[in-house]
Amino acid sequence: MRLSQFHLVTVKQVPADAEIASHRLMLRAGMIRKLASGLYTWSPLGLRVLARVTEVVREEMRRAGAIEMLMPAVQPRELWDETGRWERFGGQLLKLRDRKEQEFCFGPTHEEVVTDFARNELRSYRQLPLTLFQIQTKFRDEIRPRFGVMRAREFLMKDAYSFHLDQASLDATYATMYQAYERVFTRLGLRFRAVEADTGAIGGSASHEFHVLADSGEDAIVFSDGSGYAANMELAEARAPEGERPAPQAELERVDTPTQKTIAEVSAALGVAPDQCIKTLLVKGSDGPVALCLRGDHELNPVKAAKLPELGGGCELADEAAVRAATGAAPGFIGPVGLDASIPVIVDRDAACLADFVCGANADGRHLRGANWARDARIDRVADLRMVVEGDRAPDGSGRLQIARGIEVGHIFQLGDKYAAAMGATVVDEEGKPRTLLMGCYGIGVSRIVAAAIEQNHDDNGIIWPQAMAPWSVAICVINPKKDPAVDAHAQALYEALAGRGVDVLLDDRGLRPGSMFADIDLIGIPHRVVVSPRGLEAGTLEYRARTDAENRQISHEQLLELIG
RNA sequence: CGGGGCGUAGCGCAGCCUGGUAGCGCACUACACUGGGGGUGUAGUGGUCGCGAGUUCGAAUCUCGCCGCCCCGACCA
Repeated sequence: MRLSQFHLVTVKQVPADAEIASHRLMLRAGMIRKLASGLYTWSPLGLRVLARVTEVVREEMRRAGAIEMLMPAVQPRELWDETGRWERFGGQLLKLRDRKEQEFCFGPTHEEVVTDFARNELRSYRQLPLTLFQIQTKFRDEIRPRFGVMRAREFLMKDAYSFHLDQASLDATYATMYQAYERVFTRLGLRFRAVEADTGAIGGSASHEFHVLADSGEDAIVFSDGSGYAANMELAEARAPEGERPAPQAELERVDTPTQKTIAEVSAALGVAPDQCIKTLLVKGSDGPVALCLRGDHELNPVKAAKLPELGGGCELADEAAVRAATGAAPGFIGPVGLDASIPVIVDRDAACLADFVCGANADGRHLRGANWARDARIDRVADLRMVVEGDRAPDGSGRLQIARGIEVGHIFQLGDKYAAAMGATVVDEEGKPRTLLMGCYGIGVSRIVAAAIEQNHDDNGIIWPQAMAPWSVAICVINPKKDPAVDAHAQALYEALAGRGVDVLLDDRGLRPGSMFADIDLIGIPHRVVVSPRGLEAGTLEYRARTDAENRQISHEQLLELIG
């Protein structure tokens, strides 16, 4: 490509609200332009990069045996009513009406449509297993779009769905897709980590998320330094504490804490470490309030709590009035001692190991010290309720847990029969009996990958594309071509030679001053740069610099071909 | 949705408090000089100051309403 024939518009200044590196650099490089909140135009340059990613994804899907198709972005309400998700999906579902007032949504995902396709197309187990995928624009009406295309409302996604007769087949395809995902992110040159994930709203059994590691990532991921154990924050577990709870030593004592409501305030006022305090949270249960007790230095994991039978699938804190009605005290002064028998007391595993602890007294301005389980307070259930913290023992006992930041770029699920059962998708088995399909689904945030790659690969001068994502492999910069026809001719010849060998080469023939030209080429992250100039022409060498290099090198034509081959 | 903030040229901003008919930098156009890390000069183009009402002789500026956008908290590829 001759850059003078392309449309490249770079800018020095970007809106002040572009906060993270990838958003700023994508705007500066002119890859994207915002149309409205969460909606972005991909410029010719941006699209070239996006196309690189889609090609890698497509190739690896094919290698994994998946077959490409394309479903409508706009989907009828009736399908979503069949699975109950028209209501349950929530505000992220963009609902539309046509001229006949019929209701549709703009697809945020395609389980309903693909399951409908499957129940119409698939008759016999002999058609299984089958994996279908598409690469398509999705829309999710995010509460707060931010960081450019990292969290846009409209985004490009690869979604794949597999269909099976039995669990063994689903397991096999799931494993194949897991490997395909590893190949995709490896080929794209990203540092990533696969973690076990909660199955969340979509439901199902097994699930893994793939995270690109970056400090600006919105997700916390947890992994063991002693084994392959890795999970996202919602799911991560620490090894259960071992050993017996110490016997009570202290007398139960009421103390005044007139204004101290938080663990930090209470522990400072009483001179007691936070890990010797009990934090009590009152949440809404299916039959009235439920008390959850954690060690003061730990945080509640609402996803774990929501799985408690007492909570009925959700985890919502009781409001202040409900807390007062149930305990007689304001939030900040409540505790497990002397709670009404109707309130289940569910205690985190670590909190259950404490003796002689501090907790709220269920009276405003009062706490208790020297409190003990069994002697003073009842435990109805011990459960894992907390977020892990760095340094916790890994659940497999292999080592200590570490926490890193990640950007979720892929997510795979075993859906089981959730959708197939709801929508009546069956095939006949070997005995001619109808069997409900089992399904898996597998998503990759294609447009998000572009942003994530920049988060991981940039410097003060701009983007540093991994080879597989670069819009061009090599840029030829021509110094002052109008002054010296020989330089111009040499650059043209080099361009033809490289292009003829199938190298994706960009010739910067815009005639800019060198400074502006180099700044642009660095900004848009081309991996290799060759400068053609009067100097080099005289010396008979080419001036080469990789985007990651600090210095130029004088090399021969043959050496160049080797470097960029 | 709750809390905070911002809408003035394509982008980044000043002007608003104290009302008098809009300015700076970048970008863009033309010409000249210049030519190895975002050059210099000269001359230009470009704005219903988010929208609508109100107050006033007069509103970017004051008042009210609406809209949009952004930041901080609960969801997800």
